[in-house]
Amino acid sequence: MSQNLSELDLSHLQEALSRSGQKVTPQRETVFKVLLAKRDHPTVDEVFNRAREAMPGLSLATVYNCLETFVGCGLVRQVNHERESTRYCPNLAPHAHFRDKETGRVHDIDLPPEVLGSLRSILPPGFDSETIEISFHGRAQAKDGPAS
Amino acid sequence: MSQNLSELDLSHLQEALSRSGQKVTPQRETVFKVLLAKRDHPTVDEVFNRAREAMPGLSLATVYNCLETFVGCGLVRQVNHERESTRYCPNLAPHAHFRDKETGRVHDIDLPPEVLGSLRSILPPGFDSETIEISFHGRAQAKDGPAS
DNA sequence: TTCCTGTTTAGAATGAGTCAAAATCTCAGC
DNA sequence: GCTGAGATTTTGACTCATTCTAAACAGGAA
Ligand SMILES: [Mn+2]
Ligand SMILES: [Mn+2]
Ligand SMILES: [Zn+2]
Ligand SMILES: [Zn+2]
Repeated sequence: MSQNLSELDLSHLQEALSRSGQKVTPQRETVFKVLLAKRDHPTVDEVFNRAREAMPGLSLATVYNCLETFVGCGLVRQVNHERESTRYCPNLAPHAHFRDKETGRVHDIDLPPEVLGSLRSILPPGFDSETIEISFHGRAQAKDGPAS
Repeated sequence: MSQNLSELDLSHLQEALSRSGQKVTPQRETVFKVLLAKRDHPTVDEVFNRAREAMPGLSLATVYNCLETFVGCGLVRQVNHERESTRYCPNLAPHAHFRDKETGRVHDIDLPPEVLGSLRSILPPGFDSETIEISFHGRAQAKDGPAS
């Protein structure tokens, strides 16, 4: 859990930030690393607590700032379910979310292009959609991943 | 806008409430009427302000209570977009929501059964979904409905 | 009437998220 | 190596939708 960011991930971060005129900072690296390390859609507080292990002086406001920056430059997506705390997801592939009503856990569900297409097709003329969010709510069989 | 609830709508309210052991009250009637009168997905505050015209003494807490009751007995759905205030929708047919990024308005998008089916089909075995929420975000051509 | 229960009400409390201002960092130019 | 400008971080105060609490209120049964 205390591995460094891989060269690849670091340059991904680097590139996305500089594309919008922003810099890589130790705080941003730490927060980004936390998101990649455990892709369980953590809340801000969860990110904060994990990141503080590697960087004890880190402030909550900075976590908010970093995450907002990442969302702004397309590195990360926000995930909301009803009015619960916002969660963060570094999976950039088109996918839906499934929230387990028992555990509260959020799972990624791959979204094939043809399903995406059939969804877009229900929009009447005149509606021009930039983003689509799909979220399922129900029960998921445990199948837990302790590793990672 | 100050019409009474139709016999049909009233009995709908009546029946849904009594099904879960609750009563029709003047406040509930008023709030329900507001939801049916203008199906523009109002926030709690909007419902509150509209309902107060017919019933000046009504309190905000009661509007929260009524709406929660309606959601609980399946008369109304909550609609959330990101972390904005919750909106309320009395359309019980399966439908998605489109939020106009310019006006903030929320439009209902009919959801044909085959699209719903294709969505369900992306769930891996073990995932048992009870509800699906779909929301689009983008621009919609004005086409405003002043009537109603 | 009196009692019981569900409902409504006002106001306090909660808590995720935001904001403002001071402190700190980075780095280009000297 | 300094210095200043601009970006970033930090702290703590603030916002505001929603929830909670406890006190009125209503209406039917006994
Ligand atoms: Mn699960
Ligand atoms: Mn519109
Ligand atoms: Zn995800
Ligand atoms: Zn709707």
